[in-house]
Amino acid sequence: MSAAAEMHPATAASDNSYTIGDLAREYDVTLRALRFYEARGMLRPRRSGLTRLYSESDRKRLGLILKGKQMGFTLQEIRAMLASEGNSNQPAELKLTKTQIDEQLEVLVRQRADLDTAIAELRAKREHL
Amino acid sequence: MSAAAEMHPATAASDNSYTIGDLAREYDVTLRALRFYEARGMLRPRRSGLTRLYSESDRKRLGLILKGKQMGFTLQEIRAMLASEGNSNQPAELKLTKTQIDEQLEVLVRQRADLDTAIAELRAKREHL
DNA sequence: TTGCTCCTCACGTCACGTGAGGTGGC
DNA sequence: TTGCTCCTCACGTCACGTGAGGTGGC
Repeated sequence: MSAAAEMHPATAASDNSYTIGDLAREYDVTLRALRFYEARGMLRPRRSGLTRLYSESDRKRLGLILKGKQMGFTLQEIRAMLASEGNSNQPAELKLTKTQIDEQLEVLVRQRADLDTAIAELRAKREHL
Repeated sequence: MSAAAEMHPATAASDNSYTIGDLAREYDVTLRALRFYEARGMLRPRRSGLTRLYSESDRKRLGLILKGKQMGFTLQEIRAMLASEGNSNQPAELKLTKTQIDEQLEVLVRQRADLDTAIAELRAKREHL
């Protein structure tokens, strides 16, 4: 790598790598969360000294992690879904079994029913005023 | 109180008081949860020695606590709603302001939208198999 | 020198879960 | 004596939040 390719880590958005702040802004998560996912073994950005540098594939992994969270899976489960992918390659999708999908659907549908009940109750209380 | 009024704490379901196990079964919560609510100052059962004895009013308070939880309020918030009631009397309802109701409704409606998205996504993944 | 972004501990939060070890009355 | 229900610590869990104290390059 030539001297001309050198980058300033904290402002490295010009090549195909991202700072922790870049990803935090793009996905609206905290720096703490990103470091936490790394401590949980879900992300492995390379380092420039102490500063983390995320590749495009790291960025996509983060997208998958957040998708998994949105579907209500725990970080442990998401970690497994990422690992059971091609292995050591960049996964393009979360790998979940039919059973996982169906069980999670049951959980979420139940939660929605509970939410509906709660919303109805609160609306009734609002009328009651 | 006469000797004939003596009760066996662990099986005291015969008068108007309940053991912790009675309430746990009725409301499907753990003993740990009931003790936790007490530690947080939300319930104050009297004692027969070390054993807790819950009155009818304690039982109703518990019902309100669980209603509050179901509507998504934190224990701190619920505690305040119970306290802002008649004060030192048994509350019949959770006392929430219009603002509290409206803000909580916004939170819950948002959560339901997120759940709907997640459910749709999981169903799409199920088709995709 | 000031500002901004980054870093590593490390304790705190929320609502309990989960043993460990012990008591009291049929 | 065995079973059941109750008790009090006290550490663990989940997904981070929140300082404290410090570094590095415009």
